[in-house]
Amino acid sequence: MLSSTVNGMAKKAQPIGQTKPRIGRPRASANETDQPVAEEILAVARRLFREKGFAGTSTREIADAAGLRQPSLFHYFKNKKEIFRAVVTDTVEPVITFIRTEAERDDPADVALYRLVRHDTYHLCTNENVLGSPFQFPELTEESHPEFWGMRDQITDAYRHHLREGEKHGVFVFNNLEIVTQLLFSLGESTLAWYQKDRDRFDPHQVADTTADLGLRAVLTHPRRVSTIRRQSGAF
Amino acid sequence: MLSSTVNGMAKKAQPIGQTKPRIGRPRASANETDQPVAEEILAVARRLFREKGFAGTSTREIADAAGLRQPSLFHYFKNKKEIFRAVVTDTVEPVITFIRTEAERDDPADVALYRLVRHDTYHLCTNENVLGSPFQFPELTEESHPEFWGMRDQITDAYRHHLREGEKHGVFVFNNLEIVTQLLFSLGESTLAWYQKDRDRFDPHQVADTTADLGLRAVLTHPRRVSTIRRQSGAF
DNA sequence: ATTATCTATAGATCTATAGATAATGC
DNA sequence: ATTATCTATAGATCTATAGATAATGC
Repeated sequence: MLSSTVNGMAKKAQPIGQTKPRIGRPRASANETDQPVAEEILAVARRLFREKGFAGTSTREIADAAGLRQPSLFHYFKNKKEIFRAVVTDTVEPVITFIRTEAERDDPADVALYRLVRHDTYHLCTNENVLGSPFQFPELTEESHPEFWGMRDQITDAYRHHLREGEKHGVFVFNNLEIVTQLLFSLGESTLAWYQKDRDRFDPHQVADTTADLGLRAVLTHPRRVSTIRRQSGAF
Repeated sequence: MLSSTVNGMAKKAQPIGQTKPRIGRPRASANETDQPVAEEILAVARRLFREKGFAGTSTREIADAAGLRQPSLFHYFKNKKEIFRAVVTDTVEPVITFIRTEAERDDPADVALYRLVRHDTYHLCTNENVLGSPFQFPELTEESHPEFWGMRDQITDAYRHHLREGEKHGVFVFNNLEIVTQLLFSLGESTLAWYQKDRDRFDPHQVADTTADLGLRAVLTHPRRVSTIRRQSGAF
């Protein structure tokens, strides 16, 4: 099992302002960050994978960006694929956590769906940890990354659940549960695609609100209820 | 300028049933198709790029799949990037053509939008020529492929135009024209992502109809009008 | 003569391993 | 002794060029 915090070792408390003595051979070009090295590697790898894809990013580029020589990566990760796996895991986990927390609120279906779309969209717009849509990565298949697709299915399940509940109580109306589940799920994810390009043109809060509004209106029996639902959903 | 039909040379009419004599050195492994070679190369390249990305597909793989030796590709295309460019161009062109044709119908905004979403979705679901979402390809940037992004902007413009017209006449209502334009455009495109995985679970006609329904409901002032609009939109 | 292919290969990567080395820790 | 790094490099690609060759066309 892969944990998202790579460095599991107990860290001694670090007196503030004091430069910690680093054991091991010093780096050739010493541009260190405070972050644990494995996390720094993941951060730069994530950015590079997002910008150039998995196959399009070389281990040398990752190492350079992290201030290491290329072979030093393999001290922290068995191979390039394991770097990718760790990056991918970090990406979905927060959404799963959100869904777990939400379950305890026991909101009515419409409010729950609004909150889910809004959170999902906002998270994708703002979180530095986001890799991108899985469809940007042909190497991210069900066979190679079952744990990722499993988590993703949990998210889909949440959408499907709220839609089904809402329909049962007559607040939602739609054609085909499966297709609508996929469409609403994709709606948030699709934001990623265009939002990245014009980060500064839009406020992420407004993008998230507008997306949730639009998603809800699309399935509500009485679309004008959307403003009430928005109010009931509370702040971010 | 790159034309989508690569082989522009005049072809002599070919008597049916007669095997045309092929000039040039015969292939090592002779698994020829009737298709012009350049088009065959594009067809297999498109499939491979979709499945494995640009950087993840080698020219050897393309050549193998087309029944040629690797260096023979460069008889038809200057380099790997030009193969990609041709594939990409073939992908958007049909949608542009559709939009041009639609302009002549002069439909009211709601019908026009319905037809656009429905066609876009159906096209993406069924057309073998589809490469995938541009966001699957980090190498497809505005700098490297301005002609592609130009065509894509024309599609966005069509969405924006219908939405603005509809709002002016009071049939549509929404928060923010720009965001909604992007969302509806992405809606059709997002279909691609999940539809590919379960091709057999869904009928593309139903996917296209359901997507157009949902998209329209999301912006209609009176969502129940959607069934009328669907009727007015005619058959596929 | 022209064309479509081939074989051979240069030169540039790219991933991962082996083993040395320069720190701290005890 | 342990750790984090380094250098050197093997071995496997991968793209594209050079130049030969096996067909048809005239």
